[in-house]
Amino acid sequence: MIADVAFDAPLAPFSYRVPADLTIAPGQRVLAPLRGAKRVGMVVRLRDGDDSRLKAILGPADRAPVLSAARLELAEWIARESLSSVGSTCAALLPPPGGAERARGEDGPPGRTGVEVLIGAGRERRLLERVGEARHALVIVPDVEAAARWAQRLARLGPVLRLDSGTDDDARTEAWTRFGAGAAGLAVGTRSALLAPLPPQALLALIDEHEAAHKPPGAPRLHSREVVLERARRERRPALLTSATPSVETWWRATDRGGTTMAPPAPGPWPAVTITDTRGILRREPLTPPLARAVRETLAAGRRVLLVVSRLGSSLACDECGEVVRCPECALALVYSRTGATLGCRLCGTTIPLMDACPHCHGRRLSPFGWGLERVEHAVRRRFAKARIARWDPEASRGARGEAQRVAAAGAEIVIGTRGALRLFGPASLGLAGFVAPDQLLRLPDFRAGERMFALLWAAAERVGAQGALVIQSQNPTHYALEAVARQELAGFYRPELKFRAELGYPPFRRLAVITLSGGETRALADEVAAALRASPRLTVYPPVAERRERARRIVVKGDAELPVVLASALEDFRGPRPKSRGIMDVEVDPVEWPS
DNA sequence: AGCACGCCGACT
DNA sequence: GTCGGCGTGCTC
Repeated sequence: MIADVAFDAPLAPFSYRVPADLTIAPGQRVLAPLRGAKRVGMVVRLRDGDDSRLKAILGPADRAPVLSAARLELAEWIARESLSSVGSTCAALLPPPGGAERARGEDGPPGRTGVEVLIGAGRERRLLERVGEARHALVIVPDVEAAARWAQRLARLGPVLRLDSGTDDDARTEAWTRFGAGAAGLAVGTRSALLAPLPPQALLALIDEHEAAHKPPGAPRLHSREVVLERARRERRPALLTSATPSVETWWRATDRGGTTMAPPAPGPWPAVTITDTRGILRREPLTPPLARAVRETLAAGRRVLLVVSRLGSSLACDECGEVVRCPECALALVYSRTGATLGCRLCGTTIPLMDACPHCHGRRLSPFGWGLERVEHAVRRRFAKARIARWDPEASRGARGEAQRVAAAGAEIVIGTRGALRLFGPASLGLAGFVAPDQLLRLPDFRAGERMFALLWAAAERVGAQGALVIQSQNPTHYALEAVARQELAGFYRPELKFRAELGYPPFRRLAVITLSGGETRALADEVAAALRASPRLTVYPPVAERRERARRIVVKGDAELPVVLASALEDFRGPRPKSRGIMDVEVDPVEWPS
């Protein structure tokens, strides 16, 4: 008997002899010799054949298969869809080896199926009701913090197991096994719980489906949403997605296509939203008079203020008309290179010389000017000298310094922070959320820039609630994302956004992939890869663009719904065993953050 | 000559 | 992904 075993490596499975006294099954992890070492691998297939020249499997790594046949197939689908190996997919999505009892009664009888998107006020309460009715559910959350929060909320409905890495390895492995054995009806976890065994009647839930955290770096490089939807489809289970601001892809599926339903949003409490026009006036003062007044009034009322500062883009905007200088073909913000005095498109690679007048209004005040945290903090301290002011920048300071920041922020009247600072404030605890220059987000060279800005503003409005105010300073005061937030009207964002995506061929209408070549003869390799891709009539291939000062090259590809399969066949000669001296190739399908 | 480092390629 | 092999090049 031969077993094909997949290891945590970008390799196809290897074949081993199964000793006569060893009983193993596909979906079970085993220990096998690899380059002299004892390594854990996943048995993907058992077959007959001449095994006399193969090395023998050393023994089981789990007492029983961790994956049923159906879930092993799902893992293989994930690997195909993300162009990664089954081995690294399994390694990323399974608990540490050592446990696994035989799961009972999973992958059960066909049930009612369908995807439902829950939006609007009370969406999480409605989800909990549905979970309570089903009494069996796996709830997938974007991060460990959310896992802890949801474990508490779900505990009111029944015993909950945590399948995320917020608990230690042994506990996680045990929880996985116990959930499969039916010890509890409810489980919560991050994407590492996506392949957990499920009772037949369990529903699948995905919290905050629009979050980029559902697709963190590293294998299997697939958004949890896609795995949840595929699993629900295969196992004929209901899937529930929650989101304040669904991804444009999900909105489209729910409104323009069958199979996904979405009830109209229940409008909840909403703050007074003020949009102030900053064109031409924000050169040395980060707060416009309306925002400064709102800060003063909020402090006088004894309530707290959050000033949100957005990441600086490296693009130019016109200080007179507010327009961002964009690629005429791709509509991405062009990236400004000071050294070359050029503007470049991160998608099609076009480079144009820096112009001296705005292409829209011919104004002469094009600049990369923006507000960063430090500059805003400095100006606000000067202006509100008596207020207790704290800066919140979780990305810049983790660990002990982060804790000190958290304490300072908790006691502050004015918190100046990045978007993550919203989490510091409980519901209705915020009197004012002021956005200094949210359209700096529009200057990011990413077709999702508008979606990001919209999600951020909407989340802030929900957090502030009816008892507070939202002031948005903008150079694009009539942008549809801002108007949609001001009117609390989701469709006001998605309608024009979908039109834009359709016109320029962005998701959900086309799929994108980014192929990065690094090391070795990068330039020649990139040209070869691009040529191979161009041979496929189903792909739109953009010219290779230099990255990291010529140390890497990037090729962007657009394709249809079958992009992973088409890419895999076009890149056949470059994947698998190949001299590494030629450079290494990395493929990212459906990127959520544009590589910068 | 002796060794440190980095790159390459194989791994069943 | 990970490790050992071995080449280049630096130092004693």
